Amino acid sequence: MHKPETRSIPLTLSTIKAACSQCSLRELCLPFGLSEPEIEQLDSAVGSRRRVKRGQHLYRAGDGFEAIYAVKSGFFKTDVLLEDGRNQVTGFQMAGEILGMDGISVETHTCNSVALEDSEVCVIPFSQLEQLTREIKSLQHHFHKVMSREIVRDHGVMMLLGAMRAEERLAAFLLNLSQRFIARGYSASEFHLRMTRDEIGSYLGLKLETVSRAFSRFDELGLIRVQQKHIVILDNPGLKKLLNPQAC
Amino acid sequence: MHKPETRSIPLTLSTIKAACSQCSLRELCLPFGLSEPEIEQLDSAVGSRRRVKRGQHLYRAGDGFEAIYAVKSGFFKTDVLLEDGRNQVTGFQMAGEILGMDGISVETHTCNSVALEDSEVCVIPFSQLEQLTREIKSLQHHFHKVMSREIVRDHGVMMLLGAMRAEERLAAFLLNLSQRFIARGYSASEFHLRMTRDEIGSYLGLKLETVSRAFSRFDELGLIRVQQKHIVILDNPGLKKLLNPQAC
DNA sequence: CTGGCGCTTTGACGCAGATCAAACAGCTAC
DNA sequence: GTAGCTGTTTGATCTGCGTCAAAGCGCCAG
Repeated sequence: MHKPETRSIPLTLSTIKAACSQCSLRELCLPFGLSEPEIEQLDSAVGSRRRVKRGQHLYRAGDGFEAIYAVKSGFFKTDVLLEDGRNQVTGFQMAGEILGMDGISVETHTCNSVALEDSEVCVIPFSQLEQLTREIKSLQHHFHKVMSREIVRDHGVMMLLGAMRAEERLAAFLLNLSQRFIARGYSASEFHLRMTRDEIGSYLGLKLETVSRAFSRFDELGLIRVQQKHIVILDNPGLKKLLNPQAC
Repeated sequence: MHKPETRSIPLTLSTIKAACSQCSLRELCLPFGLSEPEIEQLDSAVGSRRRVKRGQHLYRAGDGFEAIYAVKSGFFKTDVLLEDGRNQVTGFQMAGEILGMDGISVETHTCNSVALEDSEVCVIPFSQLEQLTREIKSLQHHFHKVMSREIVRDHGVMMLLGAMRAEERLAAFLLNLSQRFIARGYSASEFHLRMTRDEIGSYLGLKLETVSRAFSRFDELGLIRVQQKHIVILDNPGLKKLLNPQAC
């Protein structure tokens, strides 16, 4: 447990109203597939917003679990720690994605969630969400899908870590980011990495030098253009070919 | 899609009755924490049992999703495949554990589930489970915990794959198996591996030879005794020390 | 009993990625 | 501006695990 590092925005009529029904992310986030009246109900469960500054924790391993969070804006990473200090980044979350589901199992968070840029989340108190999913069938089903999607995503990461080589991992990582930017209406081919080489390395089971070398190699091959955190994808099919040599 | 390889046991009064309320696994499985009347209701949702012979699939990637499964007896592995044939074992499941939650997200299974010995599962049609979890609050909450536990477990596997060395991975694997056998009333220190070195290797992101060498090394160190698939754990604290050198 | 097959063990060698090290780029504070 | 810090790049070298190969074990079929 620790004291929150950020203030909650007071629950006013306007902040409630500004929740799901007006949200540009509703096609990506929890309201997906709900009818207007159902979204209004969901709005009432979304208690408040919370701003998290770059570098601050949204929650830490060991914190009591009370709510899940929808990323409203910004960028997060989640990681787990070993006693000896080694850590493993388990994911990067962007707008519309849900954070905190690790906490449901033992009513305590088991990983850390850190903002990689100034961010804002919608706080969804879990007991209220459960109440609502008992009443709204489509919300229930969608929430189950969100949890299941997280499991499927984790399997993909296991595949990366267990069966792919360094450059394949980085190619898969870039293509995945690109896909997620497309879904949010951003450029698929040009973006700014919010995380360091070390964080990418931790996520991909590689050392930061290996990540850096792989970026440089992709640049030499003309697949991408790298300047520090600025990435331009020049040859999307080429990256896919790296991932799966026989097909394509 | 493929045609089922196993017959369902017909739904008779006795098979229904024999479901959750009489089941020796109810303290590990979905009925955990439910009252007797609630368990009776759950019984009615558990449609049937299904036997799966060693080597047969419970489901395959691409199969339509209709139900989740509780392992009644036996042992399973789940794996995901890459187009080029590489595969990644994502988990091993034993009695009382739930299989198939990967299928919820896109209504299609995304991994394969194969019996490693002659096994039996309880088939829990998912729409009926959702219906029931809308009615029974404690079942709803417990089901959410089961899904969340799977996410937490996956994070642990990422930690294994991304941040630990070969012998640490194998030590963690053995300790995890041992823990799960304890919970089922079996010996914690002596057991029979149901999976091959290759399957262990795939799960741990290692080649089968590396797994074999690590087993031999543990044997030499007096930590365990290995004879093919028969394992005796001689020095549990020693294995833990391998995992976390500074502590202990 | 015997042959064959799947799985495991062990050895010799090679390489992808880790480690160590140094220079460099970009940002913030003053 | 410039000092200092954090993060990145690149080179040289090392090593843990992979690869290749061969022998051994245990089980089943005939």
